[in-house]
Amino acid sequence: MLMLRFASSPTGDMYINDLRIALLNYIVSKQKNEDLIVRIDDMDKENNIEGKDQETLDILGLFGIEYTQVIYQSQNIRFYSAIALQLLHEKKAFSCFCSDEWLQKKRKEAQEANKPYQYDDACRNLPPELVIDNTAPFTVRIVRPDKLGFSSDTVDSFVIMTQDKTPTPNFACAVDDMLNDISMIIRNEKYLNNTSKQIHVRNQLRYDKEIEYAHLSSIENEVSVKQLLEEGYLPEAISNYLISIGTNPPKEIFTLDEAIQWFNLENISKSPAHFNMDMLQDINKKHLKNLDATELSRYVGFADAEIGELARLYIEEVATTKELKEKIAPIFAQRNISDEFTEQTVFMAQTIKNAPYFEEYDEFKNYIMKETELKENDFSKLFRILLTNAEQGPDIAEVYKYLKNYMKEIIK
RNA sequence: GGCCCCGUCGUCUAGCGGUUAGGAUCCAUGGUUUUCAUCCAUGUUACAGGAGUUCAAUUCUCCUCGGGGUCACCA
Repeated sequence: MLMLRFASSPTGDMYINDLRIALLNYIVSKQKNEDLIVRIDDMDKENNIEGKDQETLDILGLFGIEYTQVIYQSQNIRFYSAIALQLLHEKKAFSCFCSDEWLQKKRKEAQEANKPYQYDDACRNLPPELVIDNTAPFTVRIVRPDKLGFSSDTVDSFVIMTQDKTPTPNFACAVDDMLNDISMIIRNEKYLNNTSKQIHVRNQLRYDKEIEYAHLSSIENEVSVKQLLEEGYLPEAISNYLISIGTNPPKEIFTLDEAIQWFNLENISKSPAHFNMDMLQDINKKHLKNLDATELSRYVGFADAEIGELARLYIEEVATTKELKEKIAPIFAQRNISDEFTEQTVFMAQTIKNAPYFEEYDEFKNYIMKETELKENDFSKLFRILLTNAEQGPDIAEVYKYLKNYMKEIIK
């Protein structure tokens, strides 16, 4: 069974670049009708953060990204060791005793000479007796490609097993992609240079199945997914925005399922994009409008379709669920009316309390205006303050429609 | 510095030899609205620069400039 994979290291929050990669992998997996697996690159024990793996999986779930299994690299160590050993046996890898200081010096020299650094193969042909007698810590390096072979310019004899005998990320990744029968890899452009190294590893293992690669340029000024979620952006809006970047969608607002219908990885722009909050806000607002009333009400802390309809009126003024919540909350909160209006509002509140129930706003308005002897403009202004606890807002007649049943409880 | 990717409004993009260079978003103005907002209308803003090929270049080629990535026992 061929499949696609999304790799994530549990060393920090998930950023929108990662999410975009996950989304596109998911879309392509659906289009190709292949499975998507999630791989947790947790070999770097120093930097792993407890719980980040689960956080990543939760986010994928929240965004509707389905996967068939989760693989932890830390549970595959025996494969990496066995394969490294095999390469050693076949003389396709060698032990390297070069000290860290010495390598760093070499690297620095290369940098100062404005040359790309490559390992000089100092340990490649050590006599066996020197190897066996050497008690110094060593790494395992794979033998570089032949001079005539492909990418011999860019691929040196790089480390595949570190001194503490854990695989390097490049090596582990190459092995995993082979073992999992990965057909296509969609990843960030920053891994582009690793590709030839990973292919080299597989070549040395006589794995000649070709894996298709697609590298995406990064989004600049990126933010964490968690942060966007906390600010009140809808998952469907975030994915809508991320899928739009670098492409020309047939319509502005769409769902993940719709994107699967038309998305074409080949049309995606290769130039780096800038994260644009304005655009996300606009998309979020439009998705907010598509929510049904009960869902909407949940986002503002209720579970009531009528409150949902009320909230819908306020979407015009906000971009996120957080802002929406901030608009709705005062309506049900303690009134705090400025002195300038106190006297009039107290009287109006009194009048409303004693008024009969009116289905229609106009009838209600006429009744109260008559009782209080207020002009229309003054009435509207005062009633708005009284009912919504704000001086500005949506059409008060519309607000009345959804609040008339709660009105006498709200206005105390 | 070597290598790789890229260059159209501020941003995301359409364009694939002849266009008044289009759309979206943002911004500005006007209209609707008892208010803010919405909505509608209108408007400002772009082919990085220079050579070449061609009757004709945003489009093809080269150079320059600019942006991004990479050059670890990191991910």
